[in-house]
Amino acid sequence: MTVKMESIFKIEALDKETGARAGTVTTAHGEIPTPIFMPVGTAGTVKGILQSDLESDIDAKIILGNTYHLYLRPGTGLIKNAGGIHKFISWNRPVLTDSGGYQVFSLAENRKLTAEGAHFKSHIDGSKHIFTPENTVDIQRAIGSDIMMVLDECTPWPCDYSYARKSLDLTHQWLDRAIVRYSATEGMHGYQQFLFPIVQGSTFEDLRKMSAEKIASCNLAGNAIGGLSVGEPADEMYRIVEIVTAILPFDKPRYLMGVGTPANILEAISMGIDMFDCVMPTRNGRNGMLFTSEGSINIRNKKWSDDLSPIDPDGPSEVSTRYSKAYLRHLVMSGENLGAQIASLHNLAFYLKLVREARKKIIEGEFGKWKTMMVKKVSERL
RNA sequence: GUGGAUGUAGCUCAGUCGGUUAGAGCGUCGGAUUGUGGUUCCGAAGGUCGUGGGUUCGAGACCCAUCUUCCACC
Repeated sequence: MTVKMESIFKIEALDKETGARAGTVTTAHGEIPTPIFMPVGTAGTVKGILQSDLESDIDAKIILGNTYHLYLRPGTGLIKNAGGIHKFISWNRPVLTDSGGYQVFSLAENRKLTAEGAHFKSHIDGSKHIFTPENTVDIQRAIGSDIMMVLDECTPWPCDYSYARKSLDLTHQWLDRAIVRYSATEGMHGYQQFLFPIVQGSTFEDLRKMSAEKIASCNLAGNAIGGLSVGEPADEMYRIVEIVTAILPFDKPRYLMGVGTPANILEAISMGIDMFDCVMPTRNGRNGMLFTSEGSINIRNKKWSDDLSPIDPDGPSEVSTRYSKAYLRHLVMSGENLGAQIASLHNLAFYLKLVREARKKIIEGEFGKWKTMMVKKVSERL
């Protein structure tokens, strides 16, 4: 299945020693400079963060929403009636929605896959539902995300070859059906939406190549790599990313789903990945893990109890220099909501600053050296 | 003074008819977390069972004494 698709991506700079690129993705709700990190806002909220802070302090250029969660609660109808997700949550910048493919994987006990789609039970009330390639496009049309994802199966790791092969066939069949529905419909809130397909194939080189070629042939506006960062060693992930990026179209944005640590992101940028999302800055932040310019810290450790120095002197966020480690530790240890909020704000700002700097270094032609230095720094454990 | 109650981990408390290496929650300490079912999960440290005797094969538990704290009554 191939569609005619105008380009939404412009490459502005290439790093000579690596495959890193700096570009711009254009959507109805604004331009996204790449490489970019997209904060995860599963249920129409980046947990603990005001939209105003996402805009001004963190300067997030695009956030994620999740079809699975939004469909179950508050329900597709309400979001449609509100005029789409942007109006509903008061966020005027781009939104990408995941299709629910990952939930099909993470809610494995409650699901059954058939050729038709993914049958699952709601984690909220146990009610039965089915996601199909078609209805997940319809739901995302109603939600009004700028970038929609196709329904896929994210295989677990480890995964035996025969299962991965079978799963990949299903994912590819679903892809064709999603494109048919996508081509037959249009944005219902007065602007254009784009659909990204997803490369699968577990950690098998031939399956990944096959999948990447299939995805490339679809000629959609951008392409994603899924099924990674599910427990495999980082080297395995990098190996697969290199295999896949060699095949995916050069002139379209590449989105590595669910990745990752700051070091993962820097390495993947050097392999030509443009877009990332991950729960790590928010989830780990809520649990007291801070990413700083000097390395990561567990703010709950006693050694920070009397440390009145700033959370991160490098100050990616306003909160990073305003509040001390000792105060943040006190808040986190006390279970205060503000602790989770400050940690999430800081971590997200750290991630966004990291990709902004990466972009700057790519444009300045100094990415390679900088990346090596930064990977070392951010991998430190303080 | 008399009577009653109480004493077990840092805190609040379980601990059956006397029976294996005395437990829990909270707290403390450490770890995990990768397209969010996460205020989550995992692990560790921490005890002379107030003290001293006694009974018993065996006592946190039963008996005696003593101390602590609390209550009631003189």
